[in-house]
Amino acid sequence: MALEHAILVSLAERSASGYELARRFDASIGNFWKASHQQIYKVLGRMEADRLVESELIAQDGRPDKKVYALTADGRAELAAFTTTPTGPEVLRSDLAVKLRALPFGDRDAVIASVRQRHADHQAKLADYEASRVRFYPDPEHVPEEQLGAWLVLRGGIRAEQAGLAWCEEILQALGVDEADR
Amino acid sequence: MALEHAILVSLAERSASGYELARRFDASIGNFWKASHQQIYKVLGRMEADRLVESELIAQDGRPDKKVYALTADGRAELAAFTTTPTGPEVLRSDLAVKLRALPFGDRDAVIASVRQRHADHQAKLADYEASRVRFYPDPEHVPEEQLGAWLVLRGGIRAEQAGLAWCEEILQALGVDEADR
DNA sequence: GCCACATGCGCAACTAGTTGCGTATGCATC
DNA sequence: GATGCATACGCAACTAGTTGCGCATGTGGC
Repeated sequence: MALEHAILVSLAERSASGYELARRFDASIGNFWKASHQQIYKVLGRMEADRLVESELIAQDGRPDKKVYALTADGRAELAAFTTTPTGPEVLRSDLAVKLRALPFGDRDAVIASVRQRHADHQAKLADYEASRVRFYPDPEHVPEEQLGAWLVLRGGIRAEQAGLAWCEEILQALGVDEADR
Repeated sequence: MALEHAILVSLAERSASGYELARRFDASIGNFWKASHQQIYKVLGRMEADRLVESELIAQDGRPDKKVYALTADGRAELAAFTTTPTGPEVLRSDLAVKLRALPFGDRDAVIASVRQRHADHQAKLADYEASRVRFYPDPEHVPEEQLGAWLVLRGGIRAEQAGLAWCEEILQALGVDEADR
């Protein structure tokens, strides 16, 4: 299960509570792996039973207690082992593509609306990524070794969003949507 | 469930048996929605119970009988309705990104091997798409209206593969893999 | 005083998808 | 004659992920 490994990576970078992990999955880690908080708590519980992580209960004042999870030696070993496993081909699931293919059998204007929405999503995400790039990597020519992986992931995100954006524009053009309306 | 809609689209284009659908999901439809034959049979069963599709048993000689599924009026209505539903943001799941992010905690050479594999996957897929493009759309400037959706999906696939390929090349370069070894 | 929101945890019930297996026929290859 | 592959269907058991709900506290706004 790869959610497990995404959590291991996140905790390797910094120990955190389930709640904090859930927020990271809404933000940085979530850029390449989505997970709901329920799923995260469930998996954390199993991972603790498997001794990949261990938790410490931290009392806070003015806030509920929290359980901070940290990697164990087994967890670090599992993460290292994961990097050596072969990576299968990417699993694609594009509901927008299903809708496009359904064009001859459906509502053209509604599909256009979906494409416009996706176009806006890509723009927002791209702006988000660009902000991260400026903030965390002021000198892209000399990214420190320990940040290289994260930097490359960000670059991949930017490339994917740019490709998605260009695709949306091609679709709108092909469907005869006026440039001014885009 | 979107697999249901992917099947509806496929059957709208042409009636087919479960086995034939499974092969389409290994090829054209599978370019944007993966499904195993077990999953397809399961969903087809439910769709028939829901009267979205109906089946006819066809005897063949030299081969097992087959059950050919066709859309019902309800199925066509459901497909049309699907195109009018709002499309949520894309759900990303990149295990390669997880591995990249795990670089400081794992095996660099093994990660490079995964990137190389992905690079080859993208090249193969791209070659595949280019072949489809040449074969089915000899005149890209004038794609017939009824093929427009399928054409745009193919264009999206090509764009995604190109972006993935460029990303792999950037990664290999950043990780100091010799150009000659790529 | 009430409502919304953030922090923090989680269960229960469900749907979706994977993995492994089983059944049967016919054709081609070694 | 055995082995493997293509055609054709599916069940059973499992894992992964979603949806909906519940509980508790404190802060800030109207």
